[in-house]
Amino acid sequence: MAKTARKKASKKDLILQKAAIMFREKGFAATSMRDLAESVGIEAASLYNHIRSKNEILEAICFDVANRFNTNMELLESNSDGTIKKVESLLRFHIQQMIENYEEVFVSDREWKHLDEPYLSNFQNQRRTYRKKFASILEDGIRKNEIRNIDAPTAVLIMLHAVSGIESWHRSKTKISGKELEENMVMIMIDGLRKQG
Amino acid sequence: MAKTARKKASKKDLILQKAAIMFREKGFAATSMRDLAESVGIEAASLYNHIRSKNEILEAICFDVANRFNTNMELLESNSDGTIKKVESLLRFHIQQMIENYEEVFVSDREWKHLDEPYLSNFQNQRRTYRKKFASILEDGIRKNEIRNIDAPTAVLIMLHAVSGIESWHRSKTKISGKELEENMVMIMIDGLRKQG
DNA sequence: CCTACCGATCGGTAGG
DNA sequence: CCTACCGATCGGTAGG
Repeated sequence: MAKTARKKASKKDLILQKAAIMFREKGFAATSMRDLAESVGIEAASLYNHIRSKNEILEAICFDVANRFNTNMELLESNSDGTIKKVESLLRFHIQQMIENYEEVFVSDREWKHLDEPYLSNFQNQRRTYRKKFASILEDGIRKNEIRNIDAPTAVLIMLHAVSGIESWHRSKTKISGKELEENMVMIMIDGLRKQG
Repeated sequence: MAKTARKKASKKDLILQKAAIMFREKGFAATSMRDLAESVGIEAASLYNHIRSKNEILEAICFDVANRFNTNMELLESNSDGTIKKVESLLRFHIQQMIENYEEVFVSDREWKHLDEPYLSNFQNQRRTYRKKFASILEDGIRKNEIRNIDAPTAVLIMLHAVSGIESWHRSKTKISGKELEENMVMIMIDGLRKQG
Protein backbone atom coordinates (compact mmCIF):
# COMPACT_ATOMS: atom_id res chain seq x y z
CA MET A 1 0.00 0.00 0.00
CA ALA A 2 2.85 2.34 0.81
CA LYS A 3 4.41 1.23 -2.44
CA THR A 4 1.23 1.86 -4.41
CA ALA A 5 0.89 5.28 -2.85
CA ARG A 6 4.46 6.12 -3.72
CA LYS A 7 4.07 4.93 -7.29
CA LYS A 8 0.87 6.89 -7.74
CA ALA A 9 2.37 10.05 -6.29
CA SER A 10 5.35 9.85 -8.59
CA LYS A 11 3.22 9.33 -11.70
CA LYS A 12 1.05 12.24 -10.65
CA ASP A 13 4.19 14.33 -10.21
CA LEU A 14 5.29 13.40 -13.71
CA ILE A 15 1.92 14.52 -15.07
CA LEU A 16 2.15 17.84 -13.22
CA GLN A 17 5.68 18.37 -14.46
CA LYS A 18 4.84 17.64 -18.09
CA ALA A 19 1.71 19.75 -17.80
CA ALA A 20 3.71 22.73 -16.54
CA ILE A 21 5.99 22.45 -19.57
CA MET A 22 3.10 22.27 -22.02
CA PHE A 23 1.02 24.97 -20.32
CA ARG A 24 4.00 27.28 -20.56
CA GLU A 25 4.68 26.47 -24.22
CA LYS A 26 1.11 26.54 -25.55
CA GLY A 27 -0.99 27.97 -22.75
CA PHE A 28 -3.55 26.14 -20.60
CA ALA A 29 -6.49 26.46 -22.98
CA ALA A 30 -4.54 25.37 -26.05
CA THR A 31 -3.11 22.25 -24.37
CA SER A 32 -5.36 19.22 -24.76
CA MET A 33 -5.45 16.27 -22.42
CA ARG A 34 -4.47 14.14 -25.43
CA ASP A 35 -1.34 16.29 -25.94
CA LEU A 36 -0.51 15.92 -22.29
CA ALA A 37 -1.15 12.16 -22.26
CA GLU A 38 1.17 11.71 -25.21
CA SER A 39 4.00 13.56 -23.50
CA VAL A 40 3.48 11.43 -20.39
CA GLY A 41 3.37 8.27 -22.50
CA ILE A 42 -0.13 6.99 -21.72
CA GLU A 43 -3.63 7.31 -23.19
CA ALA A 44 -5.72 10.39 -22.40
CA ALA A 45 -8.27 8.39 -20.43
CA SER A 46 -5.55 7.02 -18.19
CA LEU A 47 -4.65 10.47 -16.95
CA TYR A 48 -7.86 10.40 -14.94
CA ASN A 49 -6.53 7.62 -12.72
CA HIS A 50 -4.09 10.18 -11.34
CA ILE A 51 -5.89 13.50 -11.58
CA ARG A 52 -9.53 14.48 -11.38
CA SER A 53 -9.63 17.10 -14.14
CA LYS A 54 -7.57 19.40 -16.32
CA ASN A 55 -8.33 22.25 -13.96
CA GLU A 56 -7.06 20.31 -10.97
CA ILE A 57 -3.64 20.24 -12.61
CA LEU A 58 -3.61 24.01 -12.93
CA GLU A 59 -4.73 24.34 -9.32
CA ALA A 60 -1.90 22.13 -8.13
CA ILE A 61 0.66 24.17 -10.06
CA CYS A 62 -0.64 27.61 -9.05
CA PHE A 63 -1.06 26.91 -5.34
CA ASP A 64 2.23 25.08 -5.08
CA VAL A 65 3.99 28.19 -6.39
CA ALA A 66 1.89 30.54 -4.27
CA ASN A 67 2.73 28.59 -1.12
CA ARG A 68 6.42 28.79 -1.82
CA PHE A 69 6.31 32.57 -2.26
CA ASN A 70 4.11 33.05 0.79
CA THR A 71 6.46 31.00 2.95
CA ASN A 72 9.41 33.08 1.85
CA MET A 73 7.51 36.31 2.54
CA GLU A 74 6.70 35.19 6.08
CA LEU A 75 10.34 34.38 6.74
CA LEU A 76 11.34 37.77 5.46
CA GLU A 77 8.80 39.71 7.48
CA SER A 78 10.03 38.19 10.71
CA ASN A 79 13.60 39.39 10.34
CA SER A 80 14.97 42.83 11.15
CA ASP A 81 16.98 43.68 8.05
CA GLY A 82 16.86 47.16 6.54
CA THR A 83 14.57 47.90 3.60
CA ILE A 84 17.18 47.66 0.86
CA LYS A 85 18.34 44.34 2.18
CA LYS A 86 14.81 43.02 2.40
CA VAL A 87 13.91 44.16 -1.10
CA GLU A 88 17.12 42.73 -2.47
CA SER A 89 16.41 39.42 -0.77
CA LEU A 90 12.89 39.36 -2.17
CA LEU A 91 14.15 40.18 -5.65
CA ARG A 92 16.78 37.46 -5.49
CA PHE A 93 14.19 34.93 -4.37
CA HIS A 94 11.91 35.79 -7.27
CA ILE A 95 14.77 35.64 -9.74
CA GLN A 96 16.01 32.30 -8.43
CA GLN A 97 12.53 30.81 -8.51
CA MET A 98 12.09 32.02 -12.07
CA ILE A 99 15.41 30.43 -13.04
CA GLU A 100 15.19 27.13 -11.18
CA ASN A 101 11.47 26.60 -11.25
CA TYR A 102 10.75 28.26 -14.53
CA GLU A 103 7.84 26.24 -15.93
CA GLU A 104 5.74 26.19 -12.79
CA VAL A 105 6.33 29.81 -11.81
CA PHE A 106 5.62 31.02 -15.32
CA VAL A 107 2.39 29.02 -15.56
CA SER A 108 1.23 30.24 -12.17
CA ASP A 109 1.91 33.80 -13.25
CA ARG A 110 0.36 33.69 -16.71
CA GLU A 111 -2.38 31.07 -16.65
CA TRP A 112 -4.07 31.54 -13.28
CA LYS A 113 -6.97 33.28 -15.03
CA HIS A 114 -8.17 29.86 -16.15
CA LEU A 115 -8.63 28.68 -12.57
CA ASP A 116 -12.24 27.84 -11.65
CA GLU A 117 -14.05 29.17 -8.60
CA PRO A 118 -13.51 29.05 -5.70
CA TYR A 119 -9.83 28.62 -6.53
CA LEU A 120 -9.76 31.71 -8.72
CA SER A 121 -10.86 34.05 -5.93
CA ASN A 122 -8.62 32.33 -3.43
CA PHE A 123 -5.60 32.76 -5.70
CA GLN A 124 -6.39 36.39 -6.46
CA ASN A 125 -6.71 37.12 -2.75
CA GLN A 126 -3.36 35.54 -1.99
CA ARG A 127 -1.82 37.54 -4.81
CA ARG A 128 -3.28 40.81 -3.54
CA THR A 129 -2.11 40.09 0.00
CA TYR A 130 1.38 39.27 -1.19
CA ARG A 131 1.67 42.52 -3.11
CA LYS A 132 0.38 44.53 -0.21
CA LYS A 133 3.04 43.02 2.04
CA PHE A 134 5.68 43.83 -0.54
CA ALA A 135 4.40 47.41 -0.82
CA SER A 136 4.42 47.75 2.99
CA ILE A 137 8.08 46.92 3.06
CA LEU A 138 8.73 49.68 0.53
CA GLU A 139 6.55 52.19 2.37
CA ASP A 140 8.44 51.46 5.54
CA GLY A 141 11.68 52.20 3.67
CA ILE A 142 10.32 55.46 2.35
CA ARG A 143 9.39 56.53 5.87
CA LYS A 144 12.87 55.63 7.09
CA ASN A 145 14.40 57.57 4.18
CA GLU A 146 16.17 54.46 2.88
CA ILE A 147 14.55 54.52 -0.53
CA ARG A 148 13.24 57.17 -2.90
CA ASN A 149 9.80 58.69 -2.47
CA ILE A 150 8.12 56.55 -5.11
CA ASP A 151 4.63 55.09 -5.33
CA ALA A 152 5.11 51.76 -3.56
CA PRO A 153 2.45 49.73 -5.44
CA THR A 154 3.98 50.89 -8.74
CA ALA A 155 7.44 49.81 -7.62
CA VAL A 156 6.02 46.40 -6.68
CA LEU A 157 4.45 45.99 -10.12
CA ILE A 158 7.69 46.90 -11.81
CA MET A 159 9.75 44.45 -9.82
CA LEU A 160 7.35 41.53 -10.05
CA HIS A 161 6.94 41.94 -13.78
CA ALA A 162 10.57 42.71 -14.51
CA VAL A 163 11.46 39.32 -13.09
CA SER A 164 9.10 37.58 -15.48
CA GLY A 165 11.37 38.84 -18.28
CA ILE A 166 13.55 35.87 -17.38
CA GLU A 167 11.24 33.99 -19.71
CA SER A 168 13.11 35.59 -22.63
CA TRP A 169 16.46 34.84 -21.02
CA HIS A 170 15.55 31.15 -20.91
CA ARG A 171 14.74 31.13 -24.60
CA SER A 172 17.77 33.07 -25.78
CA LYS A 173 20.73 31.28 -27.29
CA THR A 174 23.53 33.46 -26.03
CA LYS A 175 22.74 33.37 -22.33
CA ILE A 176 24.75 35.01 -19.59
CA SER A 177 24.90 32.83 -16.46
CA GLY A 178 22.08 32.72 -13.93
CA LYS A 179 24.31 34.39 -11.38
CA GLU A 180 25.18 37.24 -13.73
CA LEU A 181 21.54 37.64 -14.62
CA GLU A 182 20.64 37.91 -10.96
CA GLU A 183 23.36 40.47 -10.21
CA ASN A 184 22.42 42.61 -13.19
CA MET A 185 18.75 42.58 -12.34
CA VAL A 186 19.33 43.49 -8.72
CA MET A 187 21.70 46.29 -9.67
CA ILE A 188 19.32 47.82 -12.20
CA MET A 189 16.29 47.65 -9.91
CA ILE A 190 18.06 48.94 -6.82
CA ASP A 191 20.39 51.54 -8.31
CA GLY A 192 18.89 52.26 -11.73
CA LEU A 193 20.47 52.65 -15.12
CA ARG A 194 21.99 56.07 -14.73
CA LYS A 195 25.57 56.28 -13.68
CA GLN A 196 25.84 58.51 -10.63
CA GLY A 197 28.21 61.46 -10.81
CA MET B 1 -19.28 51.81 -53.23
CA ALA B 2 -17.15 54.15 -51.16
CA LYS B 3 -19.87 54.03 -48.57
CA THR B 4 -19.98 50.23 -48.57
CA ALA B 5 -16.21 50.10 -48.19
CA ARG B 6 -16.34 52.53 -45.30
CA LYS B 7 -19.09 50.60 -43.60
CA LYS B 8 -17.24 47.31 -43.97
CA ALA B 9 -14.01 48.76 -42.64
CA SER B 10 -15.73 50.15 -39.59
CA LYS B 11 -17.47 46.84 -38.79
CA LYS B 12 -14.17 45.05 -39.16
CA ASP B 13 -12.61 47.57 -36.81
CA LEU B 14 -15.35 46.88 -34.29
CA ILE B 15 -14.63 43.16 -34.51
CA LEU B 16 -10.90 43.74 -33.99
CA GLN B 17 -11.59 46.00 -31.07
CA LYS B 18 -13.95 43.58 -29.34
CA ALA B 19 -11.57 40.72 -30.08
CA ALA B 20 -8.69 42.55 -28.41
CA ILE B 21 -10.81 43.00 -25.29
CA MET B 22 -11.82 39.34 -25.17
CA PHE B 23 -8.38 37.98 -26.05
CA ARG B 24 -6.96 39.98 -23.18
CA GLU B 25 -9.61 38.84 -20.72
CA LYS B 26 -9.74 35.15 -21.60
CA GLY B 27 -6.79 34.54 -23.89
CA PHE B 28 -6.88 33.79 -27.62
CA ALA B 29 -7.40 30.04 -27.32
CA ALA B 30 -10.18 30.32 -24.76
CA THR B 31 -12.15 32.88 -26.77
CA SER B 32 -14.60 31.29 -29.19
CA MET B 33 -15.88 32.90 -32.35
CA ARG B 34 -19.37 32.57 -30.83
CA ASP B 35 -18.26 34.58 -27.78
CA LEU B 36 -16.81 37.21 -30.07
CA ALA B 37 -19.88 37.32 -32.32
CA GLU B 38 -22.11 37.85 -29.32
CA SER B 39 -20.05 40.80 -28.08
CA VAL B 40 -20.18 42.30 -31.60
CA GLY B 41 -23.90 41.68 -31.79
CA ILE B 42 -24.12 39.32 -34.78
CA GLU B 43 -24.13 35.56 -35.41
CA ALA B 44 -20.81 33.70 -35.47
CA ALA B 45 -21.14 32.87 -39.17
CA SER B 46 -21.52 36.55 -40.00
CA LEU B 47 -18.08 37.34 -38.65
CA TYR B 48 -16.66 35.66 -41.74
CA ASN B 49 -18.03 38.36 -43.99
CA HIS B 50 -15.50 40.70 -42.39
CA ILE B 51 -12.57 38.51 -41.47
CA ARG B 52 -11.13 35.36 -42.98
CA SER B 53 -10.33 33.45 -39.80
CA LYS B 54 -9.80 33.68 -36.06
CA ASN B 55 -6.06 33.76 -36.65
CA GLU B 56 -6.36 36.67 -39.05
CA ILE B 57 -7.74 38.75 -36.18
CA LEU B 58 -4.72 37.97 -34.03
CA GLU B 59 -2.42 38.80 -36.94
CA ALA B 60 -4.08 42.18 -37.42
CA ILE B 61 -3.70 43.03 -33.73
CA CYS B 62 -0.11 41.87 -33.37
CA PHE B 63 1.27 43.51 -36.49
CA ASP B 64 -0.60 46.73 -35.92
CA VAL B 65 1.10 47.02 -32.53
CA ALA B 66 4.48 45.94 -33.89
CA ASN B 67 4.32 48.56 -36.62
CA ARG B 68 3.62 51.31 -34.14
CA PHE B 69 6.59 50.37 -31.98
CA ASN B 70 8.88 49.97 -34.98
CA THR B 71 7.92 53.38 -36.32
CA ASN B 72 8.71 54.98 -32.98
CA MET B 73 12.05 53.19 -32.79
CA GLU B 74 13.06 54.47 -36.22
CA LEU B 75 12.19 58.02 -35.24
CA LEU B 76 14.26 57.65 -32.10
CA GLU B 77 17.29 56.19 -33.84
CA SER B 78 17.50 59.13 -36.21
CA ASN B 79 17.82 61.77 -33.51
CA SER B 80 20.95 62.75 -31.63
CA ASP B 81 19.80 62.75 -28.02
CA GLY B 82 21.97 61.31 -25.26
CA THR B 83 21.40 57.77 -24.02
CA ILE B 84 19.42 58.62 -20.91
CA LYS B 85 17.12 60.85 -22.91
CA LYS B 86 16.63 58.17 -25.57
CA VAL B 87 15.91 55.47 -23.01
CA GLU B 88 13.54 57.72 -21.15
CA SER B 89 11.71 58.52 -24.35
CA LEU B 90 11.44 54.83 -25.21
CA LEU B 91 10.17 54.01 -21.74
CA ARG B 92 7.58 56.76 -21.89
CA PHE B 93 6.38 55.56 -25.28
CA HIS B 94 5.94 52.02 -23.99
CA ILE B 95 4.14 53.21 -20.90
CA GLN B 96 1.81 55.48 -22.85
CA GLN B 97 1.00 52.75 -25.35
CA MET B 98 0.26 50.37 -22.50
CA ILE B 99 -2.06 52.94 -20.93
CA GLU B 100 -3.86 54.25 -24.00
CA ASN B 101 -3.81 51.16 -26.12
CA TYR B 102 -3.99 48.60 -23.38
CA GLU B 103 -6.01 45.77 -24.94
CA GLU B 104 -4.14 45.59 -28.21
CA VAL B 105 -0.65 45.99 -26.76
CA PHE B 106 -1.34 43.41 -24.08
CA VAL B 107 -2.68 40.88 -26.58
CA SER B 108 0.25 41.42 -28.92
CA ASP B 109 2.61 40.86 -26.01
CA ARG B 110 0.96 37.80 -24.48
CA GLU B 111 -0.84 35.96 -27.26
CA TRP B 112 1.54 36.16 -30.21
CA LYS B 113 2.52 32.53 -29.63
CA HIS B 114 -0.78 31.52 -31.20
CA LEU B 115 0.14 33.14 -34.52
CA ASP B 116 0.43 30.69 -37.43
CA GLU B 117 3.37 30.50 -39.78
CA PRO B 118 4.68 32.44 -41.58
CA TYR B 119 3.37 35.21 -39.32
CA LEU B 120 4.83 33.64 -36.21
CA SER B 121 8.41 33.73 -37.53
CA ASN B 122 7.92 37.18 -38.97
CA PHE B 123 6.69 38.50 -35.62
CA GLN B 124 9.48 36.84 -33.67
CA ASN B 125 12.04 38.34 -36.02
CA GLN B 126 10.63 41.82 -35.62
CA ARG B 127 10.64 41.35 -31.87
CA ARG B 128 14.26 40.22 -31.85
CA THR B 129 15.31 43.13 -34.05
CA TYR B 130 13.52 45.62 -31.86
CA ARG B 131 15.23 44.34 -28.73
CA LYS B 132 18.61 44.41 -30.39
CA LYS B 133 18.11 48.03 -31.35
CA PHE B 134 17.10 48.82 -27.78
CA ALA B 135 20.16 47.01 -26.44
CA SER B 136 22.40 48.88 -28.89
CA ILE B 137 21.22 52.19 -27.48
CA LEU B 138 22.16 50.98 -24.01
CA GLU B 139 25.53 49.65 -25.12
CA ASP B 140 26.29 52.97 -26.72
CA GLY B 141 25.49 54.65 -23.40
CA ILE B 142 27.77 52.29 -21.51
CA ARG B 143 30.61 53.10 -23.91
CA LYS B 144 29.98 56.80 -23.42
CA ASN B 145 29.90 56.32 -19.64
CA GLU B 146 26.36 57.66 -19.40
CA ILE B 147 24.88 54.56 -17.84
CA ARG B 148 26.11 51.80 -15.54
CA ASN B 149 28.09 48.87 -16.81
CA ILE B 150 25.17 46.46 -16.95
CA ASP B 151 24.31 43.64 -19.32
CA ALA B 152 22.32 45.49 -21.98
CA PRO B 153 20.03 42.62 -23.07
CA THR B 154 19.09 42.06 -19.41
CA ALA B 155 18.24 45.73 -18.95
CA VAL B 156 16.05 45.57 -22.05
CA LEU B 157 14.16 42.56 -20.69
CA ILE B 158 13.59 44.30 -17.40
CA MET B 159 12.27 47.46 -18.96
CA LEU B 160 10.03 45.80 -21.50
CA HIS B 161 8.51 43.49 -18.92
CA ALA B 162 8.26 46.08 -16.17
CA VAL B 163 5.99 48.11 -18.42
CA SER B 164 3.63 45.18 -18.87
CA GLY B 165 2.95 45.47 -15.13
CA ILE B 166 0.59 48.26 -16.13
CA GLU B 167 -1.87 45.43 -16.65
CA SER B 168 -2.29 45.27 -12.86
CA TRP B 169 -2.59 49.03 -12.63
CA HIS B 170 -5.51 48.94 -15.05
CA ARG B 171 -7.30 46.39 -12.95
CA SER B 172 -6.69 48.04 -9.58
CA LYS B 173 -9.42 50.07 -7.91
CA THR B 174 -7.30 52.72 -6.24
CA LYS B 175 -5.37 53.94 -9.27
CA ILE B 176 -2.88 56.75 -9.28
CA SER B 177 -3.15 58.84 -12.48
CA GLY B 178 -1.52 57.75 -15.73
CA LYS B 179 0.88 60.65 -15.52
CA GLU B 180 1.95 59.73 -11.98
CA LEU B 181 2.36 56.12 -13.03
CA GLU B 182 4.60 57.18 -15.89
CA GLU B 183 6.75 59.44 -13.72
CA ASN B 184 7.17 56.78 -11.06
CA MET B 185 8.10 54.10 -13.55
CA VAL B 186 10.65 56.28 -15.30
CA MET B 187 12.20 57.34 -12.00
CA ILE B 188 12.54 53.78 -10.70
CA MET B 189 14.00 52.42 -13.93
CA ILE B 190 16.42 55.28 -14.53
CA ASP B 191 17.52 56.06 -10.99
CA GLY B 192 16.60 52.95 -9.01
CA LEU B 193 14.96 52.49 -5.65
CA ARG B 194 17.83 53.41 -3.41
CA LYS B 195 18.05 56.94 -2.17
CA GLN B 196 21.45 58.34 -3.05
CA GLY B 197 23.53 59.81 -0.23
C1' DC C 1 -3.90 1.48 -17.86
C1' DC C 2 -6.69 0.57 -22.21
C1' DT C 3 -10.73 0.44 -25.67
C1' DA C 4 -14.72 2.44 -26.78
C1' DC C 5 -17.43 6.04 -26.58
C1' DC C 6 -20.36 10.35 -24.93
C1' DG C 7 -22.33 15.07 -25.43
C1' DA C 8 -20.63 19.59 -26.09
C1' DT C 9 -18.33 22.78 -28.51
C1' DC C 10 -15.07 24.29 -31.74
C1' DG C 11 -13.71 27.04 -36.36
C1' DG C 12 -15.59 27.43 -40.48
C1' DT C 13 -18.75 26.81 -44.99
C1' DA C 14 -22.96 26.62 -48.13
C1' DG C 15 -26.55 28.86 -49.72
C1' DG C 16 -29.62 32.29 -49.63
C1' DC D 1 -26.27 39.11 -42.17
C1' DC D 2 -28.88 34.67 -41.07
C1' DT D 3 -30.22 29.51 -40.82
C1' DA D 4 -28.53 25.25 -41.10
C1' DC D 5 -25.00 22.45 -40.83
C1' DC D 6 -20.09 20.13 -41.38
C1' DG D 7 -16.10 17.35 -39.62
C1' DA D 8 -12.85 17.68 -35.96
C1' DT D 9 -11.70 17.85 -31.50
C1' DC D 10 -12.52 18.71 -26.79
C1' DG D 11 -12.77 17.06 -21.52
C1' DG D 12 -14.32 13.31 -19.43
C1' DT D 13 -16.74 8.48 -18.25
C1' DA D 14 -17.95 3.37 -18.35
C1' DG D 15 -16.41 -0.85 -18.00
C1' DG D 16 -13.04 -4.00 -17.91
